[in-house]
Amino acid sequence: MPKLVDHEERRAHIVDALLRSAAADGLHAVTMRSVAVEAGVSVRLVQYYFDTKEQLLLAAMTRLTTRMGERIHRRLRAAGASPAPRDVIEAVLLEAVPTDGESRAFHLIHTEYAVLSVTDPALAGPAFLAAPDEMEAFLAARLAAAGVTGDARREAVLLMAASAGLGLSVLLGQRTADDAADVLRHHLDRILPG
Amino acid sequence: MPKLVDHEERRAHIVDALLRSAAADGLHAVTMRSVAVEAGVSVRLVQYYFDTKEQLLLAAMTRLTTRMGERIHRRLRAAGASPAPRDVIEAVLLEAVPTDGESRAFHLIHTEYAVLSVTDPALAGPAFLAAPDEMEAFLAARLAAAGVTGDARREAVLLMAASAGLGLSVLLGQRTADDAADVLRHHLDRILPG
DNA sequence: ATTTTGATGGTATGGTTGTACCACAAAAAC
DNA sequence: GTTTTTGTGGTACAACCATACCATCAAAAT
Repeated sequence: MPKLVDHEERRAHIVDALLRSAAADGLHAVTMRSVAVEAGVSVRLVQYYFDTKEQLLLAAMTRLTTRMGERIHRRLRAAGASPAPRDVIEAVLLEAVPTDGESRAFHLIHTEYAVLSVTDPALAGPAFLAAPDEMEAFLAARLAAAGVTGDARREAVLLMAASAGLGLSVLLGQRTADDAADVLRHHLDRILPG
Repeated sequence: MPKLVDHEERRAHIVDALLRSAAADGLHAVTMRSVAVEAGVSVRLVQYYFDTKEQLLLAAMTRLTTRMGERIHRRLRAAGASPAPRDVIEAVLLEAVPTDGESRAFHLIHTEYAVLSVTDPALAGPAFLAAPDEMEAFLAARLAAAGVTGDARREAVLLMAASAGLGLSVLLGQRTADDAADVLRHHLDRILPG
């Protein structure tokens, strides 16, 4: 064989090119050619590493949720070794509000994937529901630990929905990220003791 | 001239066909041909009444927001002649949670338009922000009238975001419409007196 | 009665897209 | 040293899309 190339690295490089391209022009505008150009490789190579466009999109979706998860974990680590429950809750929720460009891009693409999954059977399935479900349970546990009154699960559902909705409104330019964070923090002040 | 046809009626007919087509396969899958087939007319006619696809999409977006507004007004009328503020608030918020098929379709297409507007300059602009802004102000006024404590505007923002987020999660199949409505009502119980 | 003109159908065209196919070089395996 | 195998490029192809163009027919205007 020739260059003995690291397949996973190549795939990651191409998938990241897709995410960049989708961030700029929207996921719907992504084409094999645009990805190839953005990655600086030939179209043939994209085909080589991801036989079909559907597989490429699938891989990009997986990588997107992975990287969004990484951002949350980084935020949690930044909160210190044994952070207060309230800080953990805030960190998780505020990650849904896009501030920097990367976050904006991720949430835009993620939302595009989400609506696509409603009509496209190839994208459908529990792939999209697993992460939010897990986060919801995690959040409910932290809320209970923080001494929330009433049904912690229900509070978690409300908070997740609110942060998602606020994030989308920021994405659409209806509101600033600061305003959204303010609304979120104010609600936390209300439901959490202390 | 021949059939002396009502232009507005024809346009509405075609636009509704687009909405039906988009509800089934997604807005991204809408094409001049699919719209023509769904409307039962020739492609040439679609061209005739909406010169370009962009104009067709624009008209469909306008009609969509109109029809979504009509649904809210219908719900408000159903609440009686002089409904209690709480009922008005509930009516407005619950309309964001898709229950019947039409509501599902409308919210799906609306969300697709919204994410499109982020990257597509042709769809962009305040066309998308006007309605929510107006509804936010309306909601804030009703909340104040219902005797909410604290900043009514901030409560309105939170509620709108929560209902949008809940609606999306219902659309994605993460939660039932009943569960979403339950979460919403519970929060209203908390912030409203009585 | 003839000439516009509004409404409609059909079809051609230029561009794009995803994918299949062909070629080839270079390193590994034998 | 020959033969696989792996990575890569280029290109061809069939499908599809939006749109432009050509034709027609009937009613209205003259």
